[in-house]
Amino acid sequence: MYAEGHIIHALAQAGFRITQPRRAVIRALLEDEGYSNPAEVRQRARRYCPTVGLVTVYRTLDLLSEFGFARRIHTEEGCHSYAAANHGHRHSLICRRCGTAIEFEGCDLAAFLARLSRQTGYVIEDHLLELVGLCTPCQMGAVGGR
Amino acid sequence: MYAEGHIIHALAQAGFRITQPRRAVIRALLEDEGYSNPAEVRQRARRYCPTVGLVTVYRTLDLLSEFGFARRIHTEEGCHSYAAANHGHRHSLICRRCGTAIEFEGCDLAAFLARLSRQTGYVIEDHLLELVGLCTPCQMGAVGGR
DNA sequence: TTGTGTGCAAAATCTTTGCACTTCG
DNA sequence: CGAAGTGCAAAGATTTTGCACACAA
Repeated sequence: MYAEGHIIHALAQAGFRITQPRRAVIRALLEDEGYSNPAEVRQRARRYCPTVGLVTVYRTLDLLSEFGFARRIHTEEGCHSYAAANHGHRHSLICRRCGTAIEFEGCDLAAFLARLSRQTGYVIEDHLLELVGLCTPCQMGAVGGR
Repeated sequence: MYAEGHIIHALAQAGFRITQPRRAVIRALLEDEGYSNPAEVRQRARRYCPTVGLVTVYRTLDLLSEFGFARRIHTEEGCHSYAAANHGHRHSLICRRCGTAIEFEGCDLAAFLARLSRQTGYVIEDHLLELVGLCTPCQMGAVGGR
């Protein structure tokens, strides 16, 4: 997971201002174990910047996505949930019960993609891989969830 | 790809009525080489049933998804595009230029998923895999696209 | 000081719901 | 004939935009 300082620094380097609302959204995202939609991010962000508006949350999440600090999570419910991103990896393993979203590395697809490319003639440039299951606590029958 | 007759039969078996609007949506979906959002599906469906409403398209696409005859495509633009589904496989290879969406089989993830499951403790129940690239014609520089 | 960033309110989309009418079986 | 299905219009929900003001740098 990227540290808050690292993110702040990267944004500043690129000429973006480090404002209270942006800080608040970044913190809200980093402290989130799972994934959240903009409204949920805003609610958490308000602990750090009580006046932050939804619009700013949308804009900031967009910005963070462009930098690779946030990743969009695609669920049955929609395409506008976000989770904090790890260094360069974009694959998520999501618990369908509690919503915890972890990332994993090395998706092992290279050989498969090469073969598929040969078979189809497509040049494969990108992939979206999301796994859904149950995390250990939820397998034990913990109560709650999304 | 499922044939129109097969889909009709399956719906009828399950007690759903075979109406003109439903037929029209099914045809629109089947003749679609790529993927389409509800508005686009409706436009094509109107060739077969000029009065079909957007609402019915939404409802029918939902229904077809439940039966596995349509699959939802997750794009940057949204989560409500659909493509016709092949027998049981849910993985898409999408051309980012012309939008052609083909399905592929055997996603080869079993070994990888087993290892990941061992490492993380998650029971992995489902996965979403979408590949994006360029199809052969579009590599040649064909004009157009989404 | 200056122009990027913000929040509000409004607009634009997109999706779902309520309801009387239609139509399949 | 009767219930499932439809289309319209309206409601809801979500996301984007316009604009005057605030505040990092």
